[in-house]
Amino acid sequence: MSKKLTKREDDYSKWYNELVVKADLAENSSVRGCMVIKPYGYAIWEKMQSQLDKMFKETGHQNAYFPLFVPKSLFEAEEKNAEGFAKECAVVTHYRLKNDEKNPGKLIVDEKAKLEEELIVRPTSEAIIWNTYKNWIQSYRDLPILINQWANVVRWEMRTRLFLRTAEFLWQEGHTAHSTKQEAIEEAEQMNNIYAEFAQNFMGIPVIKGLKSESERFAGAEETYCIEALMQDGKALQAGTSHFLGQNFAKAFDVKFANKSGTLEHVWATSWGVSTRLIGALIMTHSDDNGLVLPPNLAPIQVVIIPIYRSDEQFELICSKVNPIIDKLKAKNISVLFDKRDTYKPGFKFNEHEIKGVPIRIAIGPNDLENSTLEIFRRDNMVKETISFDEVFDKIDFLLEDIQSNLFSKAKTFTENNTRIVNNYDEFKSILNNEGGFISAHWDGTKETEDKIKKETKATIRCIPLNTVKEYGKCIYSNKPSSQRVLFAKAY
RNA sequence: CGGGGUGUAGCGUAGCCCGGUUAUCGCGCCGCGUUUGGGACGCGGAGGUCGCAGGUUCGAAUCCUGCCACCCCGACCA
Repeated sequence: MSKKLTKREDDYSKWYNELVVKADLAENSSVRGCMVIKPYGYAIWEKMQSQLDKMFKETGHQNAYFPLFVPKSLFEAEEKNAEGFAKECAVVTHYRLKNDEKNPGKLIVDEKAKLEEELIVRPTSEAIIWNTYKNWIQSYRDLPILINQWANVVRWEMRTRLFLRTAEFLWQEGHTAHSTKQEAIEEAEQMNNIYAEFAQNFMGIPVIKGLKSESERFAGAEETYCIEALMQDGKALQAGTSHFLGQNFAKAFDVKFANKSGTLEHVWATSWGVSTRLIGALIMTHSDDNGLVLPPNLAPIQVVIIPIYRSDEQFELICSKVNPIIDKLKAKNISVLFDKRDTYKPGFKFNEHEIKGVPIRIAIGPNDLENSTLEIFRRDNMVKETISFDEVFDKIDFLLEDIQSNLFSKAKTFTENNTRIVNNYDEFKSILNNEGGFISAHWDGTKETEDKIKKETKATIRCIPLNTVKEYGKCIYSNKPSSQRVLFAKAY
């Protein structure tokens, strides 16, 4: 990995600060790694939500909401799932505080208010949802159930990392129930495809669709589909997952339906989710030395207009020119901010909106008033030009599309240039240490080999890519036969 | 939980080794004036339990002990 790339990793935190800050909790609190999402960051999340929501609904899903608390007995029902999450759970044991008589003004836990059964703060909702589905499903006529929920979850990670691995995070989780295995598998694949489409078309983040190896698979899943993206520092980031859960949860929660011939069968399940981590991916994919770079489709502000003036008369004149533009842009559903704060100078505003990644900036001042022109600037490549007034709408339409596709193709080229085909272990190690990125290599398919490579190099199998040609070869580590190349990388 | 490091104003820091006036500087903040086509400038001002507790000392940000928090590296993980 080059020095420049390593350095960029530190820079991310600088760009994060526009969107999110580390939660400032009480000093002695052992809660770590929670984040406060600032309004600007949340606005991006809302844009993501509305687009994903639309895509979910177009494929027949509905939203619902399930409890934050999962009774321990429900949580432990699906053994693999419980085991996978057991070590990172927040647990509620009491429901009341009382005044501390020895310490006036302080509160202590009232030991009399101990819960009969502990409640787990959901790290994921399979358990509570399948416990509910049990009562909703009797007949094949009740299927499929296609439900999504927008929620927060808590995973008490030993080490957190702003945006990528916070203790609490926002996400959506879809949970579906089907009458056949085939239908469930198709659902899991469909949702992974939706995630890929969303990441690429809306976030401008190129992703590789694939399957997780057994050891990276979701706890309780039969198969985990995923999208993997490559960040600018050469590390991979899991951007979304979709799981085929088989009948594991149906069996654990005894969810059966009567099929057309009256026989009882366990239902088939999927679950799928993406989280606020995607905003981290957005930042680490597009940001440059000047700050955030947001794709127009997700930018809370797509166009910012900055007036430059010396007198009130000039300002009035600019307003009269600019207001019709704003009205027309709004009518076209383009979000525009007329930054008329008189407490900051234009230069300051230029920089501020660059750091925030606003895709298009328009500046208009005395010179422009004389010539019927304005200056238009695109954030992705920092190019500005002066255009005549009547060109502005065509230009904005063009730029919004061009910036969106340019960001994607830039990131795509980067991913391609940093995906290397490797045929021996020495080269594998050298590329990992020097260049980073994805490494496409043969693997014998065993957990042992995967573990050893991970231990020796810190690289993991990010995914077994779908849609690639089968190619026979020899495992770079064990020399045993392999039927397909898989993608390795160091990951977040 | 193991290994390393840090804690001084909202943020970033100097001072600590070698104890000694009123704790340094920059950013930011407030006021006034001049400015406004790339992060303005001048003058004035506000803001500090030096992480916490104890100890040594005439005297502690500085030395000692304990504790706490945070950061980095491992195990864990979307």
